[in-house]
Amino acid sequence: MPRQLHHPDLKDTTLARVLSALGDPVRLRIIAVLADRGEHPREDFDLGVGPSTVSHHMKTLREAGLTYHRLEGTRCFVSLREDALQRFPAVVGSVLQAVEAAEAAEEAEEAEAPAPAS
Amino acid sequence: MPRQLHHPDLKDTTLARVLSALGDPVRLRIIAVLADRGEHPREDFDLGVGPSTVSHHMKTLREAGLTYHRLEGTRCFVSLREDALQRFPAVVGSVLQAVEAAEAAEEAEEAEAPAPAS
DNA sequence: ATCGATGTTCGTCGATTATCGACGATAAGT
DNA sequence: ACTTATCGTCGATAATCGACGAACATCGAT
Repeated sequence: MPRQLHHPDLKDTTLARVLSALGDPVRLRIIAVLADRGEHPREDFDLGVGPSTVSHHMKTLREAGLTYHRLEGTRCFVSLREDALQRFPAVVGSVLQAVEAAEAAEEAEEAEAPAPAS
Repeated sequence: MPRQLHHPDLKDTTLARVLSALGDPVRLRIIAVLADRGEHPREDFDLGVGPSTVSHHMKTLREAGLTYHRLEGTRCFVSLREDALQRFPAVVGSVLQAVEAAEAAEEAEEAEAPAPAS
């Protein structure tokens, strides 16, 4: 693991890139966890994909300017970049709100229709 | 040209799909024009790509549930789906706001630094 | 110095995406 | 009926993306 990870200058980010980074279910879940629980250890995300794939998604979010990755020993702690939330006012915020609403709706749906294909 | 174009039920849309559809510069421009000027004839978008490519992007937006396409004779009029704005509250709205802000900033930049490679 | 844990990078594979050119379908005007 | 205008669709191609496994780098502990 390199001793530092690259974090782009926010001036180099574009709206299209941010939205593209957010346009994936796995990355939306990462963002949702971060919004809900704040800084989070890298190994504690329960995504259904392999380690290198997680790295790929983490890099995508980081290079879009959305997350900050702090290395501490062999571990990595991820958090939302607060300055990114201000870069495109309300965009990330409204997405987070929509994610939470969607997840709540999903749970309600599962409670109604017991065990959908599981 | 088919006499009707397919518009998905909004219940079949996902947040990831919407964001993915918005995560492209060409499509963002389309959305910005629609937000600014309302229903717009298909042939009046000045995107720098070929006709079939425009079709592709239009289809992407339509299938994401973001736009409504009304056929009238040989022409096609595109507009934002108002119900989509309510599907994920504030998401599309904040994106539109960010697009306008970004375009305004671009113009200001060009005025400051005269003729950037043009 | 060696080992194990953690996480990134690289190479690869299949699927998707963006682009174009060519063709087909529909409608309006002559 | 013929012509033109407007689009959508199909086929092809190059690029990109998501996923995985293998290899590498760093840290902490033995």
